[in-house]
Amino acid sequence: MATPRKKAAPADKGTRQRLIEATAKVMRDEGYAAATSRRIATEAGVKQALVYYYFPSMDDLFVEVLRAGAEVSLERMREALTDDDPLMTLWKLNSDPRMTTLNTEFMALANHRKAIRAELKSFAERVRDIEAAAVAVALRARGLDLDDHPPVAISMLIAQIARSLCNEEAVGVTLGHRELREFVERRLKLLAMPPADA
Amino acid sequence: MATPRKKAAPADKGTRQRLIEATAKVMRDEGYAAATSRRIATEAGVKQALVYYYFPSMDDLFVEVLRAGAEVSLERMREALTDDDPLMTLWKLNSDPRMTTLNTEFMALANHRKAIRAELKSFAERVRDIEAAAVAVALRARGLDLDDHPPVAISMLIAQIARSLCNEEAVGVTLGHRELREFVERRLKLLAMPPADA
DNA sequence: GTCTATAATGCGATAGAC
DNA sequence: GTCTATCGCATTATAGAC
Repeated sequence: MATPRKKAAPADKGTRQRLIEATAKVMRDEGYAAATSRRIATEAGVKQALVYYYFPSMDDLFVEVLRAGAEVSLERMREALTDDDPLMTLWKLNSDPRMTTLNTEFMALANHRKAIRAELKSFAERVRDIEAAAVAVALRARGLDLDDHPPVAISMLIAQIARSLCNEEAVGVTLGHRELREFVERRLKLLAMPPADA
Repeated sequence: MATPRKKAAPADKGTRQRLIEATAKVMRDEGYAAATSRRIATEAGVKQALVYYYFPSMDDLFVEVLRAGAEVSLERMREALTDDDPLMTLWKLNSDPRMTTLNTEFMALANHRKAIRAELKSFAERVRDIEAAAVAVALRARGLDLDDHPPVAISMLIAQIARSLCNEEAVGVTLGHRELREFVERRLKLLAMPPADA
């Protein structure tokens, strides 16, 4: 009685949405090269030709997958970074391994496909703006000189290190991870305290 | 008169070596999905079936490409990190964009292929050991407490940030790069100076 | 909106001649 | 060591029925 939809096929979601999610799943599990129209259609429980009813080409589908993931990430960032310890939140958010593998696939794709490169760039820059703004607030609150500590640099430092650790973990590399995590977290805790120097 | 080889086909290199280089080129230019036996054979100036004379399967070929690149990188590291400013050298070496795209391809591949994951892990850990050792020497020379500054953490910090910047640049993202580069380089210069705190 | 069927191409891998 | 030829299957994309 809650959803005024038509008749709810496999999970009440529209076919288009299911195709996007199926693509993300296949890319995550087997890589972008395995994300073929047939493989995706099977995953979504429809026939191959239907993919081309919803998306003009496979590349268009990939872009939609990226866009959908980006919106979710951006929303998660926006609400999390307004809390009382934005630096630690930034670190934790970027340490979330859920989007790691998919991100790597899109980085690889972006190196070779113009449409995906453009979409990824736009996404990355929107994220960076949000993160840098939150870091600026945090640094100012601690009385730090923003010329010595450019917020965008600090936010990149935190976010990129967190992501690097996730990327490595995803392929089984963990040497030095404990040391680096502890080092960063020690620094972040120092920064969260009253004033001082840093 | 210098090379006691047979007769020098397209560039005097052995066919096997040419296949490895052709594979690297195709992966760099068009991504791992484009690195098919036919595409590679054409690039190397031989016929498709010959690829299977030298390599049992495409995956074996990919592993050899990774291995070859790894040896070159390792050698470059070993000789560079013995100089007088290892921290800055580490930063500069990892800022070299030459291997960036290929690295991204192998990261993506490693997420889905066991043989490549194992090879990449072994390579990453050998690099890390070399880099951490060099950083340990540098930090000790500056009189820093290695418990507060674990060499492996510092070396990862420097190397991973440099690589992140390259990865982003490769897809056209440059927002905040200048600020972060300057921030890191300022820090590295401070560390290269006499004693002090940090 | 979803299907069947198909065109045109490309793939990994093998067999076997030279 | 390099080739030609081929098997069996997957691919993107389109045409057209329902």
